Amino acid sequence: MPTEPRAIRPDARRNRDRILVAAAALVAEQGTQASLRDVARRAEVGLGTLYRHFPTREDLLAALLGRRFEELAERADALAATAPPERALTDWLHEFTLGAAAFHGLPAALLAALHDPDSALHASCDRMRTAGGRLLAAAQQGGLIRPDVTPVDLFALANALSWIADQAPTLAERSDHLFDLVLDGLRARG
Amino acid sequence: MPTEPRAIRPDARRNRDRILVAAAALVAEQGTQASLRDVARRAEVGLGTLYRHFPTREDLLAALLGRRFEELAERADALAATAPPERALTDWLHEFTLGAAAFHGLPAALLAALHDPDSALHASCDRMRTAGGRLLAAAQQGGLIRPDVTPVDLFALANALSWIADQAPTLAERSDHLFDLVLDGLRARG
DNA sequence: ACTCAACCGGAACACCGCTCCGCTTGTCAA
DNA sequence: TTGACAAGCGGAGCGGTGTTCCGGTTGAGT
Repeated sequence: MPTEPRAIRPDARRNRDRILVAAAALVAEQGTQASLRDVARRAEVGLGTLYRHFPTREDLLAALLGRRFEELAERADALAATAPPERALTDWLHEFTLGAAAFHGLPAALLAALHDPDSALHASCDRMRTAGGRLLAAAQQGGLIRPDVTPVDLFALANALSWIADQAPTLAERSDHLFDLVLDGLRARG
Repeated sequence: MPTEPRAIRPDARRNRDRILVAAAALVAEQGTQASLRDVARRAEVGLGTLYRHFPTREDLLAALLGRRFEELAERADALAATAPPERALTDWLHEFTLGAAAFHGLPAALLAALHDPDSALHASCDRMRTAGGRLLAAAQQGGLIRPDVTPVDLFALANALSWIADQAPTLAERSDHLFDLVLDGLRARG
């Protein structure tokens, strides 16, 4: 029988945490393209250590974002239970676009991960797509949203709105307005 | 009196042309982030030569795209003269989104350049914004498009649509559909 | 033929992602 | 307690990048 894997060594766990703290700070400052060497330096950890804990950049990002996405998925269910369908959809979408703009460069990483099953972010993207898809289906059921909008359309547009906002501060100011414009396009004609 | 600058030396002109040919090919293959070393190599030119002719990557891109944007601006005027306002706007916007997706990574460069007067692409972006702005104003005059849409909104959304399309082939297939959705959001309610 | 500005090529520097391997350290059995 | 060994560690090293800089070359005007 396969031997039970030993518990994680405390020093390893400590290093992992240090890396996450350093990465959170650096990615918040410089975006998803922050230098991994800098992350290791700030964490006071060897480069090899960083790569062992997080073999790819996506792995690191996924660890950084895991909790946040978890909450967003739960939030979708909560909204579905408490708000009318259209309101639930728009509110959740708004929160998602804010979350996707958390780090500079994140929207691009998310949209790319949706179509790359090997990406560490793929699972999170999938969860967001289906969570949004449920809200979308409910709103379409009520005839409020065009029936030819797919969950992937929704995910792409939401990320695109986040992308616009993180291209320039000037555009970020217009962000809510653009959100309204795009959402209007999704509504069924009255 | 200031001496007339001498004519460009033919060897310099030849190198410039070689660089542009090589860059066009490489950027078409690999996107706006293609290695400048590779461009120089393919052009059989020293790296210093490339940087002298095109001090920044944007300079090179601008040289590559200059003609194309020129034509797009003229096309806007032509459409304004021959097609009804809404049709002119949507057709031109569609052509622009195709043009902005000419190279991988181009939408990001364009949207960034709009707010960076120092970028070599800034002039082209500005021209596109005003060209689109004229068509937009005409359509708004006719009550066809929401009055609270600005030329910058238009530019941002068009680039965002191009951005979606160049993130993944799967999304590119959906591109026309997304274009319709977003454009619907710009229309005034009937 | 001479001069000199214009032009050229590529070495050099600092940084990057990523791999690999010799050394250290925690853990557990004897 | 001690020894052995898996797990973990750090960083040198490789091949790539953008960018600067400068000694040599070349074309054009006198």
